Amino acid sequence: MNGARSRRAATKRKPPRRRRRPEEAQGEILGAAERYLRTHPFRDLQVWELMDDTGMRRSSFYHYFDDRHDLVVRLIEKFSGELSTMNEIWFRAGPDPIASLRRGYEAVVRFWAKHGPVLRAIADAATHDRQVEKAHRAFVERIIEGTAERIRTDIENGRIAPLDAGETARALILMSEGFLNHKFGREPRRDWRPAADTLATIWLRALYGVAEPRAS
Amino acid sequence: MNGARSRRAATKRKPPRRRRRPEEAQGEILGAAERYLRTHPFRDLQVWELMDDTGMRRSSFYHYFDDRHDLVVRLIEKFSGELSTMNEIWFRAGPDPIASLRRGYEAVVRFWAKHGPVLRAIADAATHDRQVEKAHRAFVERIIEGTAERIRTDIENGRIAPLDAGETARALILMSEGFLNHKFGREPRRDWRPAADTLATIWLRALYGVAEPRAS
DNA sequence: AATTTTATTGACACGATGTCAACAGTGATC
DNA sequence: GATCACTGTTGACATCGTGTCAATAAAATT
Repeated sequence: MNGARSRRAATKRKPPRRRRRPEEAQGEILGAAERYLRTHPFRDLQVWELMDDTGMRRSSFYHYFDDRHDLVVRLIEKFSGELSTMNEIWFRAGPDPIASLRRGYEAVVRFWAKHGPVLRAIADAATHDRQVEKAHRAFVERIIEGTAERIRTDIENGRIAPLDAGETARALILMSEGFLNHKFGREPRRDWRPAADTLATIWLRALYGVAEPRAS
Repeated sequence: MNGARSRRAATKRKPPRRRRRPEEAQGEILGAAERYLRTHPFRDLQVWELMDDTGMRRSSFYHYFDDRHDLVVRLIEKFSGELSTMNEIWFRAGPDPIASLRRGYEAVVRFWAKHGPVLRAIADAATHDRQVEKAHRAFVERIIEGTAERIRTDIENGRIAPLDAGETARALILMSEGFLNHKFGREPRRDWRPAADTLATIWLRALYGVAEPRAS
């Protein structure tokens, strides 16, 4: 009845395997998560299965993370940096925005071809938990805003026929995320060129009116 | 110990309120689900809360549905019909595909403005369960295929500059779904015109090269 | 009226989660 | 090098939501 009293006095206990440094253990868990998510959808991720892969027991997980959603938030932090960099290739394009859009996009698509399942897991996890949704949205929102800024600039330049930059950027970014998650979200490493080509074509036609059907 | 023996002999029991006809009860549950999902995300949907709204007890739910995912599959069946119809406005466009694309799109966006939260819940639920994912994908796939067919036709007509019809259709459809879920997925009934305009503009420019920035 | 059917229910077993107090490596201090 | 403080690690536990089931009773059927 009394929930505050001592739970247990003495029990049999298996000896702990080894004692890690905090960053090391946390890294191992994150690595196991990434490994797991490359071959399984997020919905199947369970704490015990994750920890089995680290040699630690399930309860140790909660020493490093609040719950499995918290873990995904850390993954977002890890990946968002790299992706933002690629988008800035296009954001900061100088004389030839069309060429830099193509170049930036190839980098993004290659990144997805490599880490697709994890990126998809992040998007999926966003529908499972409020905190993840918030982190994921913040990340996407940043990219949308950068894109919108670029579009505004090119509208002023006369390179893009007038349209609602913010909304258009949102639609295009959501398209890319959804499409890439579909293409590379289950198995990593398919041929990335067709996907890059399809997306680049739509972006270019929608924004710059370029109607070159094929890249190379 | 013996799991197969009779669970219980005699217990106190509250009298059942009333005995519904099967379709009626099922409809009530579906209605309660729809009502719930208009104001709460799918992840918060719990069986007891749903059934509280129907006057029946929680366990009755399982007389009509396998689980809460099965319920979403039924919702998909209900909504997919209506949406397919709207898309056929464009699929079967005759002389002026551009005008019918606009017209079809307005209908779709209005539909989303009305039922957005439920449609978003369906998309969210797809990441929670294999069966829902399958049903949702089948539904999306049908629309993609119709769109691709239309694009192929117009490429042959010379109205659309050559591109990969299937992949382009997929990207555009995923864009629309993601964008509409973002715009109308939490609260229903915002002004639908800007969204329709943004999407139509991208579709038209990407496919037909039309660069008219505003509709009306 | 008697009987069959089946909608409805409370209790239960199960599985996953997050917490907690006890334990035991590890490095620091004397 | 013994003692100590710190904290990484663990098994047990309470909790919560789920899906199942036998019992019940309201209709439907005979």
